[in-house]
Amino acid sequence: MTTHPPFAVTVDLAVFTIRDGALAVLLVRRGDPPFAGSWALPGGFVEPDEDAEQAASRELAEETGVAGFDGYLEQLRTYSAPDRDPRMRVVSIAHVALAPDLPEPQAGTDAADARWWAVDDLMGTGPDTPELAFDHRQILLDARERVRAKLEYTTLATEFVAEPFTLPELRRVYTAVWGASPDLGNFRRKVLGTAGFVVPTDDHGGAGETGGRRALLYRRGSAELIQPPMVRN
Amino acid sequence: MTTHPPFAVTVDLAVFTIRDGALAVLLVRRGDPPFAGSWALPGGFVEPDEDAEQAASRELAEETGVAGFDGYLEQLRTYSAPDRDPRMRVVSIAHVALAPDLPEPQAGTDAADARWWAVDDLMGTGPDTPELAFDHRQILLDARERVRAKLEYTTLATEFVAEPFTLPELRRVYTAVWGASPDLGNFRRKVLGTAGFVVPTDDHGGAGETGGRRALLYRRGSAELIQPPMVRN
DNA sequence: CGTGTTGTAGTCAAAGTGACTATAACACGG
DNA sequence: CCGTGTTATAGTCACTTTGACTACAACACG
Repeated sequence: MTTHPPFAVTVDLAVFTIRDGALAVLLVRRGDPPFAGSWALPGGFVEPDEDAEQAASRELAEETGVAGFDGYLEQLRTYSAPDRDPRMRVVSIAHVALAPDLPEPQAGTDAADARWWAVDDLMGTGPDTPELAFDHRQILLDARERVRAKLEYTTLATEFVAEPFTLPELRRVYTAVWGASPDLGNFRRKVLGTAGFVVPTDDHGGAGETGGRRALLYRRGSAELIQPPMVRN
Repeated sequence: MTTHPPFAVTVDLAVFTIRDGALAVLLVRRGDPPFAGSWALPGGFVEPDEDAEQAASRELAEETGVAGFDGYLEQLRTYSAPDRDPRMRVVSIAHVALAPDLPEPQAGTDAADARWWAVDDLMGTGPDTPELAFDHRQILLDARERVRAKLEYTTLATEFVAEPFTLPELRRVYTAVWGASPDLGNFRRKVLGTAGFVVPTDDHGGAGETGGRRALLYRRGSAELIQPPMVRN
Protein backbone atom coordinates (compact mmCIF):
# COMPACT_ATOMS: atom_id res chain seq x y z
CA MET A 1 0.00 0.00 0.00
CA THR A 2 1.07 3.49 -0.71
CA THR A 3 0.37 6.56 1.37
CA HIS A 4 -2.63 8.78 0.71
CA PRO A 5 -1.29 12.00 -0.76
CA PRO A 6 -3.51 14.89 0.32
CA PHE A 7 -5.39 16.80 -2.37
CA ALA A 8 -7.55 19.86 -2.41
CA VAL A 9 -10.82 19.26 -4.24
CA THR A 10 -12.67 22.11 -5.88
CA VAL A 11 -15.60 22.59 -8.18
CA ASP A 12 -15.54 24.91 -11.17
CA LEU A 13 -18.64 26.10 -12.95
CA ALA A 14 -19.33 26.95 -16.56
CA VAL A 15 -22.61 28.83 -16.23
CA PHE A 16 -24.16 29.50 -19.61
CA THR A 17 -26.97 31.75 -20.67
CA ILE A 18 -28.12 33.44 -23.85
CA ARG A 19 -27.46 37.18 -23.96
CA ASP A 20 -28.04 39.36 -26.98
CA GLY A 21 -28.51 36.31 -29.13
CA ALA A 22 -25.14 34.81 -28.23
CA LEU A 23 -23.97 32.12 -25.88
CA ALA A 24 -22.52 33.77 -22.77
CA VAL A 25 -20.62 32.44 -19.78
CA LEU A 26 -20.15 33.83 -16.30
CA LEU A 27 -16.57 34.70 -15.33
CA VAL A 28 -15.10 36.24 -12.19
CA ARG A 29 -11.97 38.31 -12.01
CA ARG A 30 -9.44 36.90 -9.60
CA GLY A 31 -8.31 39.12 -6.79
CA ASP A 32 -5.50 36.98 -5.43
CA PRO A 33 -2.51 35.22 -6.98
CA PRO A 34 -2.01 33.10 -8.87
CA PHE A 35 -3.53 34.68 -11.98
CA ALA A 36 -4.54 37.81 -10.02
CA GLY A 37 -6.47 40.08 -12.35
CA SER A 38 -7.23 37.27 -14.79
CA TRP A 39 -10.70 36.02 -15.51
CA ALA A 40 -11.71 32.61 -14.28
CA LEU A 41 -14.67 30.30 -14.00
CA PRO A 42 -16.44 30.66 -10.66
CA GLY A 43 -15.83 27.87 -8.20
CA GLY A 44 -14.51 26.97 -4.80
CA PHE A 45 -13.56 24.23 -2.42
CA VAL A 46 -15.76 21.27 -1.66
CA GLU A 47 -16.67 21.33 2.01
CA PRO A 48 -16.32 18.25 4.22
CA ASP A 49 -20.04 17.57 4.48
CA GLU A 50 -21.13 18.04 0.88
CA ASP A 51 -20.65 16.25 -2.43
CA ALA A 52 -19.48 17.93 -5.61
CA GLU A 53 -22.95 18.71 -6.89
CA GLN A 54 -23.97 20.36 -3.64
CA ALA A 55 -20.76 22.37 -3.66
CA ALA A 56 -21.41 23.45 -7.23
CA SER A 57 -24.97 24.42 -6.39
CA ARG A 58 -23.84 26.42 -3.38
CA GLU A 59 -21.10 28.24 -5.28
CA LEU A 60 -23.54 29.00 -8.05
CA ALA A 61 -25.93 30.62 -5.64
CA GLU A 62 -23.15 32.62 -3.96
CA GLU A 63 -21.62 33.74 -7.20
CA THR A 64 -24.75 34.71 -9.07
CA GLY A 65 -26.59 36.10 -6.07
CA VAL A 66 -29.48 33.82 -6.87
CA ALA A 67 -30.63 32.20 -3.66
CA GLY A 68 -31.98 28.83 -4.70
CA PHE A 69 -30.72 28.01 -8.16
CA ASP A 70 -33.29 25.74 -9.71
CA GLY A 71 -31.87 25.53 -13.21
CA TYR A 72 -29.95 22.80 -14.92
CA LEU A 73 -26.70 21.58 -13.39
CA GLU A 74 -24.61 18.58 -14.38
CA GLN A 75 -21.12 17.32 -13.87
CA LEU A 76 -18.82 17.83 -16.83
CA ARG A 77 -15.55 16.10 -16.02
CA THR A 78 -12.66 16.26 -13.58
CA TYR A 79 -9.40 18.02 -14.31
CA SER A 80 -6.43 16.66 -12.44
CA ALA A 81 -3.14 17.59 -14.13
CA PRO A 82 -0.51 17.73 -11.37
CA ASP A 83 0.62 21.24 -12.31
CA ARG A 84 -2.73 22.83 -13.00
CA ASP A 85 -2.47 24.96 -9.88
CA PRO A 86 1.05 26.19 -9.03
CA ARG A 87 0.32 26.42 -5.31
CA MET A 88 -0.65 22.87 -4.54
CA ARG A 89 -2.24 19.74 -5.83
CA VAL A 90 -5.82 20.65 -6.72
CA VAL A 91 -8.31 18.43 -8.46
CA SER A 92 -11.29 20.23 -9.92
CA ILE A 93 -14.65 18.69 -10.64
CA ALA A 94 -16.07 20.89 -13.39
CA HIS A 95 -19.79 21.39 -13.86
CA VAL A 96 -22.05 22.91 -16.47
CA ALA A 97 -25.05 25.03 -15.51
CA LEU A 98 -27.69 26.54 -17.78
CA ALA A 99 -30.00 29.39 -16.98
CA PRO A 100 -32.36 31.81 -18.68
CA ASP A 101 -30.99 35.31 -19.03
CA LEU A 102 -29.93 36.26 -15.51
CA PRO A 103 -29.30 39.71 -14.10
CA GLU A 104 -25.76 41.03 -13.92
CA PRO A 105 -24.13 39.13 -11.09
CA GLN A 106 -22.84 40.37 -7.77
CA ALA A 107 -19.16 40.02 -7.13
CA GLY A 108 -18.51 37.12 -4.79
CA THR A 109 -16.41 37.27 -1.69
CA ASP A 110 -13.16 36.29 -3.33
CA ALA A 111 -13.82 37.85 -6.71
CA ALA A 112 -12.98 41.45 -7.49
CA ASP A 113 -15.55 41.49 -10.27
CA ALA A 114 -17.96 39.23 -12.11
CA ARG A 115 -19.66 39.54 -15.47
CA TRP A 116 -21.06 37.72 -18.48
CA TRP A 117 -18.83 37.17 -21.48
CA ALA A 118 -19.85 36.15 -24.97
CA VAL A 119 -18.11 32.81 -25.38
CA ASP A 120 -17.03 33.70 -28.89
CA ASP A 121 -15.14 36.70 -27.52
CA LEU A 122 -13.15 34.35 -25.30
CA MET A 123 -12.35 31.79 -27.94
CA GLY A 124 -10.63 34.03 -30.44
CA THR A 125 -6.89 34.23 -30.91
CA GLY A 126 -6.63 38.01 -31.20
CA PRO A 127 -4.77 40.23 -28.74
CA ASP A 128 -8.04 41.42 -27.17
CA THR A 129 -8.91 37.93 -26.10
CA PRO A 130 -8.50 37.70 -22.33
CA GLU A 131 -6.48 34.86 -20.92
CA LEU A 132 -8.29 32.59 -18.54
CA ALA A 133 -6.77 31.39 -15.31
CA PHE A 134 -5.52 27.83 -14.81
CA ASP A 135 -6.90 25.37 -17.38
CA HIS A 136 -10.21 27.17 -17.52
CA ARG A 137 -9.98 27.78 -21.24
CA GLN A 138 -9.93 24.06 -21.82
CA ILE A 139 -12.78 23.52 -19.36
CA LEU A 140 -14.82 26.15 -21.15
CA LEU A 141 -14.17 24.53 -24.51
CA ASP A 142 -15.22 21.14 -23.18
CA ALA A 143 -18.30 22.64 -21.55
CA ARG A 144 -19.40 24.39 -24.71
CA GLU A 145 -18.98 21.22 -26.72
CA ARG A 146 -21.03 19.31 -24.16
CA VAL A 147 -23.86 21.81 -24.46
CA ARG A 148 -23.69 21.85 -28.24
CA ALA A 149 -23.86 18.10 -28.39
CA LYS A 150 -26.66 17.83 -25.87
CA LEU A 151 -28.89 20.21 -27.79
CA GLU A 152 -28.88 17.62 -30.53
CA TYR A 153 -30.34 14.71 -28.65
CA THR A 154 -31.92 16.21 -25.53
CA THR A 155 -34.53 18.85 -24.80
CA LEU A 156 -31.96 20.86 -22.86
CA ALA A 157 -32.52 23.97 -24.95
CA THR A 158 -35.64 24.72 -22.92
CA GLU A 159 -33.42 25.36 -19.89
CA PHE A 160 -32.11 28.49 -21.59
CA VAL A 161 -35.50 30.18 -21.85
CA ALA A 162 -37.86 31.36 -19.16
CA GLU A 163 -41.37 29.93 -19.18
CA PRO A 164 -43.52 30.48 -21.01
CA PHE A 165 -41.58 30.80 -24.23
CA THR A 166 -42.23 30.85 -27.95
CA LEU A 167 -40.82 28.54 -30.59
CA PRO A 168 -38.85 31.33 -32.24
CA GLU A 169 -37.26 32.06 -28.87
CA LEU A 170 -36.33 28.42 -28.56
CA ARG A 171 -34.91 28.45 -32.04
CA ARG A 172 -32.72 31.39 -31.12
CA VAL A 173 -31.16 29.22 -28.43
CA TYR A 174 -30.05 26.76 -31.07
CA THR A 175 -28.81 29.58 -33.23
CA ALA A 176 -26.74 31.04 -30.42
CA VAL A 177 -25.27 27.77 -29.21
CA TRP A 178 -24.59 26.22 -32.59
CA GLY A 179 -23.66 29.38 -34.40
CA ALA A 180 -26.10 28.51 -37.16
CA SER A 181 -29.88 28.61 -37.41
CA PRO A 182 -31.79 25.42 -37.96
CA ASP A 183 -34.30 25.74 -40.81
CA LEU A 184 -37.43 27.44 -39.58
CA GLY A 185 -40.05 25.02 -40.79
CA ASN A 186 -38.06 21.90 -40.10
CA PHE A 187 -37.30 23.11 -36.59
CA ARG A 188 -40.99 23.52 -35.85
CA ARG A 189 -41.79 20.14 -37.29
CA LYS A 190 -39.12 18.51 -35.16
CA VAL A 191 -39.99 20.23 -31.90
CA LEU A 192 -43.73 19.81 -32.23
CA GLY A 193 -43.34 16.29 -33.57
CA THR A 194 -41.35 15.18 -30.52
CA ALA A 195 -43.91 14.20 -27.91
CA GLY A 196 -43.26 15.98 -24.63
CA PHE A 197 -40.65 18.43 -25.87
CA VAL A 198 -42.92 21.42 -25.36
CA VAL A 199 -46.55 21.73 -24.26
CA PRO A 200 -48.65 24.52 -25.74
CA THR A 201 -50.48 27.06 -23.63
CA ASP A 202 -53.48 28.91 -25.00
CA ASP A 203 -51.82 32.28 -24.72
CA HIS A 204 -49.99 34.30 -27.30
CA GLY A 205 -47.19 36.54 -26.20
CA GLY A 206 -47.68 40.23 -25.63
CA ALA A 207 -46.40 42.64 -28.21
CA GLY A 208 -43.02 41.44 -29.36
CA GLU A 209 -39.93 43.51 -29.94
CA THR A 210 -40.56 44.35 -33.55
CA GLY A 211 -44.17 43.95 -34.63
CA GLY A 212 -45.41 40.91 -36.46
CA ARG A 213 -47.59 37.99 -35.63
CA ARG A 214 -47.54 36.99 -31.97
CA ALA A 215 -46.24 33.49 -31.42
CA LEU A 216 -47.97 30.88 -29.33
CA LEU A 217 -46.48 30.35 -25.88
CA TYR A 218 -45.22 26.97 -24.68
CA ARG A 219 -43.90 25.40 -21.51
CA ARG A 220 -41.29 22.71 -21.04
CA GLY A 221 -42.54 19.18 -21.56
CA SER A 222 -41.54 16.07 -19.66
CA ALA A 223 -39.48 14.49 -22.43
CA GLU A 224 -35.71 14.66 -22.07
CA LEU A 225 -34.59 12.99 -25.28
CA ILE A 226 -35.09 13.84 -28.92
CA GLN A 227 -35.17 10.78 -31.05
CA PRO A 228 -34.04 10.81 -33.76
CA PRO A 229 -31.78 13.72 -32.86
CA MET A 230 -31.92 17.21 -34.23
CA VAL A 231 -28.97 17.46 -36.57
CA ARG A 232 -26.42 20.20 -36.50
CA ASN A 233 -25.20 21.26 -39.92
CA MET B 1 -11.95 32.13 2.54
CA THR B 2 -12.39 28.75 4.03
CA THR B 3 -9.73 26.18 4.79
CA HIS B 4 -8.79 23.47 2.34
CA PRO B 5 -10.20 20.25 3.70
CA PRO B 6 -7.90 17.37 2.77
CA PHE B 7 -9.25 14.66 0.51
CA ALA B 8 -7.92 11.40 -0.76
CA VAL B 9 -8.32 11.06 -4.52
CA THR B 10 -8.60 7.68 -6.17
CA VAL B 11 -9.39 6.25 -9.56
CA ASP B 12 -11.77 3.36 -10.10
CA LEU B 13 -11.92 1.35 -13.27
CA ALA B 14 -14.77 -0.36 -15.06
CA VAL B 15 -12.85 -2.60 -17.46
CA PHE B 16 -15.16 -4.23 -19.96
CA THR B 17 -14.64 -7.04 -22.38
CA ILE B 18 -16.81 -9.56 -24.22
CA ARG B 19 -16.64 -13.07 -22.82
CA ASP B 20 -18.83 -15.94 -23.98
CA GLY B 21 -20.98 -13.52 -25.88
CA ALA B 22 -21.78 -11.40 -22.85
CA LEU B 23 -20.51 -8.11 -21.53
CA ALA B 24 -18.06 -8.78 -18.71
CA VAL B 25 -16.33 -6.56 -16.18
CA LEU B 26 -13.18 -7.06 -14.13
CA LEU B 27 -13.66 -7.14 -10.36
CA VAL B 28 -11.23 -7.70 -7.51
CA ARG B 29 -12.05 -9.19 -4.16
CA ARG B 30 -11.13 -6.92 -1.32
CA GLY B 31 -8.72 -8.28 1.25
CA ASP B 32 -8.97 -5.49 3.82
CA PRO B 33 -11.84 -3.69 5.52
CA PRO B 34 -14.06 -2.00 4.77
CA PHE B 35 -16.01 -4.43 2.61
CA ALA B 36 -13.39 -7.16 3.15
CA GLY B 37 -14.35 -10.14 1.04
CA SER B 38 -16.64 -8.10 -1.17
CA TRP B 39 -16.05 -7.58 -4.87
CA ALA B 40 -15.02 -4.14 -6.08
CA LEU B 41 -13.88 -2.33 -9.16
CA PRO B 42 -10.10 -2.18 -9.42
CA GLY B 43 -8.53 1.14 -8.57
CA GLY B 44 -6.15 2.98 -6.33
CA PHE B 45 -4.81 6.28 -5.18
CA VAL B 46 -3.66 8.96 -7.56
CA GLU B 47 0.04 9.61 -6.98
CA PRO B 48 1.42 13.12 -6.52
CA ASP B 49 3.07 13.29 -9.94
CA GLU B 50 0.35 11.86 -12.17
CA ASP B 51 -3.07 12.91 -13.38
CA ALA B 52 -6.17 10.76 -13.14
CA GLU B 53 -5.79 9.20 -16.57
CA GLN B 54 -2.20 8.17 -15.89
CA ALA B 55 -3.24 6.73 -12.56
CA ALA B 56 -6.02 4.78 -14.24
CA SER B 57 -3.66 3.49 -16.89
CA ARG B 58 -1.13 2.41 -14.29
CA GLU B 59 -3.71 0.67 -12.14
CA LEU B 60 -5.07 -1.05 -15.18
CA ALA B 61 -1.68 -2.44 -16.05
CA GLU B 62 -1.04 -3.57 -12.48
CA GLU B 63 -4.41 -5.13 -12.07
CA THR B 64 -4.67 -6.95 -15.36
CA GLY B 65 -1.02 -7.92 -15.59
CA VAL B 66 -0.90 -6.33 -19.02
CA ALA B 67 2.24 -4.21 -19.21
CA GLY B 68 1.35 -1.39 -21.58
CA PHE B 69 -2.38 -1.21 -21.92
CA ASP B 70 -3.05 0.24 -25.35
CA GLY B 71 -6.81 -0.15 -25.43
CA TYR B 72 -9.53 2.40 -24.94
CA LEU B 73 -9.66 4.41 -21.73
CA GLU B 74 -11.83 7.39 -20.90
CA GLN B 75 -13.00 9.23 -17.85
CA LEU B 76 -16.55 8.41 -16.76
CA ARG B 77 -17.42 10.76 -13.91
CA THR B 78 -16.40 11.57 -10.36
CA TYR B 79 -18.12 10.20 -7.29
CA SER B 80 -17.87 12.35 -4.23
CA ALA B 81 -20.59 11.57 -1.71
CA PRO B 82 -19.20 12.45 1.74
CA ASP B 83 -19.97 9.04 3.17
CA ARG B 84 -18.98 6.85 0.25
CA ASP B 85 -15.98 5.55 2.17
CA PRO B 86 -16.50 5.08 5.92
CA ARG B 87 -12.80 5.59 6.72
CA MET B 88 -12.21 9.03 5.34
CA ARG B 89 -13.20 11.52 2.71
CA VAL B 90 -12.40 9.90 -0.64
CA VAL B 91 -13.27 11.27 -4.04
CA SER B 92 -13.08 8.77 -6.86
CA ILE B 93 -12.57 9.61 -10.51
CA ALA B 94 -14.13 6.65 -12.30
CA HIS B 95 -12.94 5.50 -15.71
CA VAL B 96 -14.14 3.13 -18.38
CA ALA B 97 -11.76 0.86 -20.25
CA LEU B 98 -12.51 -1.49 -23.12
CA ALA B 99 -10.43 -4.41 -24.27
CA PRO B 100 -10.68 -7.48 -26.48
CA ASP B 101 -11.04 -10.72 -24.59
CA LEU B 102 -8.17 -10.69 -22.10
CA PRO B 103 -6.62 -13.62 -20.21
CA GLU B 104 -7.70 -14.32 -16.65
CA PRO B 105 -6.12 -11.58 -14.57
CA GLN B 106 -3.46 -11.82 -11.88
CA ALA B 107 -4.42 -10.79 -8.41
CA GLY B 108 -3.03 -7.38 -7.60
CA THR B 109 -1.10 -6.51 -4.50
CA ASP B 110 -4.07 -5.45 -2.41
CA ALA B 111 -6.60 -7.81 -3.94
CA ALA B 112 -7.11 -11.30 -2.67
CA ASP B 113 -8.56 -12.38 -6.00
CA ALA B 114 -9.56 -10.99 -9.37
CA ARG B 115 -11.85 -12.30 -12.09
CA TRP B 116 -14.22 -11.42 -14.88
CA TRP B 117 -17.91 -11.23 -14.14
CA ALA B 118 -20.77 -11.17 -16.58
CA VAL B 119 -22.35 -7.80 -15.93
CA ASP B 120 -25.84 -9.27 -16.06
CA ASP B 121 -24.94 -11.56 -13.18
CA LEU B 122 -24.09 -8.51 -11.08
CA MET B 123 -27.17 -6.52 -11.91
CA GLY B 124 -29.80 -8.96 -10.79
CA THR B 125 -31.73 -8.71 -7.57
CA GLY B 126 -31.55 -12.37 -6.59
CA PRO B 127 -29.77 -13.70 -3.49
CA ASP B 128 -26.84 -14.99 -5.60
CA THR B 129 -26.03 -11.50 -6.77
CA PRO B 130 -22.85 -10.38 -5.03
CA GLU B 131 -22.82 -7.03 -3.33
CA LEU B 132 -20.26 -4.60 -4.60
CA ALA B 133 -18.14 -2.47 -2.29
CA PHE B 134 -18.73 1.24 -1.78
CA ASP B 135 -20.83 2.82 -4.54
CA HIS B 136 -19.35 0.56 -7.18
CA ARG B 137 -22.68 -0.82 -8.21
CA GLN B 138 -23.77 2.65 -9.22
CA ILE B 139 -20.47 3.28 -10.99
CA LEU B 140 -20.86 0.04 -12.89
CA LEU B 141 -24.38 0.96 -13.93
CA ASP B 142 -23.25 4.36 -15.16
CA ALA B 143 -20.30 2.82 -16.96
CA ARG B 144 -22.45 0.28 -18.74
CA GLU B 145 -24.88 2.95 -19.81
CA ARG B 146 -22.02 5.05 -21.14
CA VAL B 147 -20.77 2.15 -23.24
CA ARG B 148 -24.24 1.30 -24.47
CA ALA B 149 -24.84 4.87 -25.54
CA LYS B 150 -21.46 5.26 -27.18
CA LEU B 151 -21.95 2.20 -29.35
CA GLU B 152 -24.79 4.11 -30.96
CA TYR B 153 -22.90 7.09 -32.24
CA THR B 154 -19.23 6.10 -32.17
CA THR B 155 -17.13 3.32 -33.65
CA LEU B 156 -16.15 2.21 -30.17
CA ALA B 157 -17.37 -1.34 -30.74
CA THR B 158 -14.17 -2.08 -32.63
CA GLU B 159 -12.23 -1.70 -29.37
CA PHE B 160 -13.85 -4.88 -28.11
CA VAL B 161 -12.49 -7.09 -30.88
CA ALA B 162 -8.92 -8.00 -31.78
CA GLU B 163 -7.76 -7.15 -35.26
CA PRO B 164 -8.46 -8.42 -37.76
CA PHE B 165 -12.11 -9.12 -37.12
CA THR B 166 -15.19 -10.10 -39.07
CA LEU B 167 -18.47 -8.23 -39.27
CA PRO B 168 -20.36 -11.00 -37.50
CA GLU B 169 -17.86 -10.72 -34.64
CA LEU B 170 -18.46 -7.00 -34.50
CA ARG B 171 -22.17 -7.57 -34.51
CA ARG B 172 -21.81 -9.88 -31.54
CA VAL B 173 -20.32 -6.95 -29.63
CA TYR B 174 -23.50 -5.01 -30.14
CA THR B 175 -25.55 -8.01 -29.19
CA ALA B 176 -23.64 -8.48 -25.96
CA VAL B 177 -23.61 -4.85 -24.91
CA TRP B 178 -27.16 -4.00 -25.89
CA GLY B 179 -28.72 -7.31 -25.01
CA ALA B 180 -30.35 -7.45 -28.43
CA SER B 181 -29.03 -8.16 -31.90
CA PRO B 182 -29.22 -5.49 -34.55
CA ASP B 183 -30.73 -6.77 -37.79
CA LEU B 184 -28.11 -8.63 -39.77
CA GLY B 185 -28.50 -6.97 -43.13
CA ASN B 186 -29.11 -3.49 -41.78
CA PHE B 187 -26.08 -3.78 -39.54
CA ARG B 188 -23.85 -4.56 -42.51
CA ARG B 189 -25.32 -1.73 -44.49
CA LYS B 190 -24.70 0.72 -41.68
CA VAL B 191 -21.16 -0.37 -40.87
CA LEU B 192 -20.01 -0.60 -44.47
CA GLY B 193 -21.88 2.57 -45.39
CA THR B 194 -20.09 4.61 -42.73
CA ALA B 195 -16.83 5.74 -44.29
CA GLY B 196 -13.87 4.83 -42.12
CA PHE B 197 -15.70 2.58 -39.67
CA VAL B 198 -13.89 -0.54 -40.86
CA VAL B 199 -11.41 -1.14 -43.67
CA PRO B 200 -11.52 -4.47 -45.49
CA THR B 201 -8.52 -6.73 -45.79
CA ASP B 202 -8.31 -9.27 -48.59
CA ASP B 203 -8.26 -12.22 -46.24
CA HIS B 204 -11.03 -14.43 -45.08
CA GLY B 205 -10.82 -15.92 -41.65
CA GLY B 206 -9.62 -19.46 -41.07
CA ALA B 207 -12.16 -22.13 -40.30
CA GLY B 208 -14.70 -20.73 -37.90
CA GLU B 209 -16.16 -22.40 -34.88
CA THR B 210 -19.09 -24.07 -36.56
CA GLY B 211 -18.70 -24.50 -40.33
CA GLY B 212 -20.25 -22.15 -42.79
CA ARG B 213 -19.04 -19.49 -45.11
CA ARG B 214 -15.88 -17.69 -43.97
CA ALA B 215 -16.36 -14.00 -43.38
CA LEU B 216 -14.14 -11.27 -44.76
CA LEU B 217 -11.69 -9.78 -42.26
CA TYR B 218 -11.59 -6.07 -41.45
CA ARG B 219 -9.46 -3.66 -39.45
CA ARG B 220 -10.47 -0.57 -37.52
CA GLY B 221 -10.92 2.52 -39.63
CA SER B 222 -10.06 6.07 -38.73
CA ALA B 223 -13.62 7.31 -38.23
CA GLU B 224 -14.78 7.79 -34.65
CA LEU B 225 -18.37 8.87 -35.18
CA ILE B 226 -21.34 7.16 -36.78
CA GLN B 227 -23.67 9.66 -38.32
CA PRO B 228 -26.56 9.21 -38.29
CA PRO B 229 -26.23 6.93 -35.28
CA MET B 230 -26.93 3.25 -35.13
CA VAL B 231 -30.20 2.91 -33.30
CA ARG B 232 -30.82 0.68 -30.37
CA ASN B 233 -34.25 -0.91 -30.28
C1' DC C 1 -21.87 -34.80 -53.08
C1' DG C 2 -25.71 -33.09 -50.81
C1' DT C 3 -27.15 -30.64 -46.63
C1' DG C 4 -27.09 -27.62 -42.87
C1' DT C 5 -24.82 -23.40 -41.54
C1' DT C 6 -23.07 -18.99 -42.02
C1' DG C 7 -21.98 -14.80 -44.79
C1' DT C 8 -23.36 -11.47 -48.51
C1' DA C 9 -26.42 -8.95 -51.71
C1' DG C 10 -30.63 -6.95 -52.95
C1' DT C 11 -35.67 -5.40 -52.53
C1' DC C 12 -39.51 -2.46 -51.07
C1' DA C 13 -42.77 0.09 -48.31
C1' DA C 14 -42.66 3.43 -44.61
C1' DA C 15 -40.71 7.11 -42.24
C1' DG C 16 -37.82 11.11 -41.80
C1' DT C 17 -35.15 15.01 -43.80
C1' DG C 18 -33.82 19.27 -46.43
C1' DA C 19 -35.28 22.86 -49.05
C1' DC C 20 -38.79 25.18 -50.28
C1' DT C 21 -43.67 28.08 -51.08
C1' DA C 22 -47.98 29.89 -49.41
C1' DT C 23 -50.86 31.88 -46.07
C1' DA C 24 -52.27 33.95 -41.49
C1' DA C 25 -51.80 37.38 -37.90
C1' DC C 26 -49.95 41.16 -36.02
C1' DA C 27 -47.64 46.42 -35.41
C1' DC C 28 -47.10 50.55 -37.28
C1' DG C 29 -47.07 54.51 -40.23
C1' DG C 30 -49.43 57.24 -42.90
C1' DC D 1 -58.57 52.58 -40.76
C1' DC D 2 -56.04 50.74 -44.52
C1' DG D 3 -52.12 49.14 -46.69
C1' DT D 4 -47.35 47.34 -45.85
C1' DG D 5 -43.56 45.24 -43.80
C1' DT D 6 -42.68 41.72 -40.37
C1' DT D 7 -43.14 37.58 -38.04
C1' DA D 8 -45.51 33.12 -37.16
C1' DT D 9 -47.63 28.99 -38.97
C1' DA D 10 -49.02 25.47 -42.44
C1' DG D 11 -48.12 22.69 -46.19
C1' DT D 12 -45.56 20.57 -50.27
C1' DC D 13 -42.26 17.45 -52.61
C1' DA D 14 -38.12 15.15 -54.02
C1' DC D 15 -34.70 12.60 -51.76
C1' DT D 16 -32.51 9.69 -48.20
C1' DT D 17 -32.57 6.49 -44.64
C1' DT D 18 -34.66 2.89 -42.16
C1' DG D 19 -36.89 -1.69 -40.85
C1' DA D 20 -38.22 -5.88 -42.29
C1' DC D 21 -37.62 -8.91 -45.45
C1' DT D 22 -36.06 -12.58 -49.43
C1' DA D 23 -32.68 -14.63 -52.41
C1' DC D 24 -28.21 -16.23 -53.23
C1' DA D 25 -23.15 -17.62 -52.36
C1' DA D 26 -19.60 -20.08 -49.98
C1' DC D 27 -18.03 -23.07 -46.79
C1' DA D 28 -17.68 -27.60 -43.31
C1' DC D 29 -19.03 -31.85 -42.38
C1' DG D 30 -20.85 -36.19 -42.80
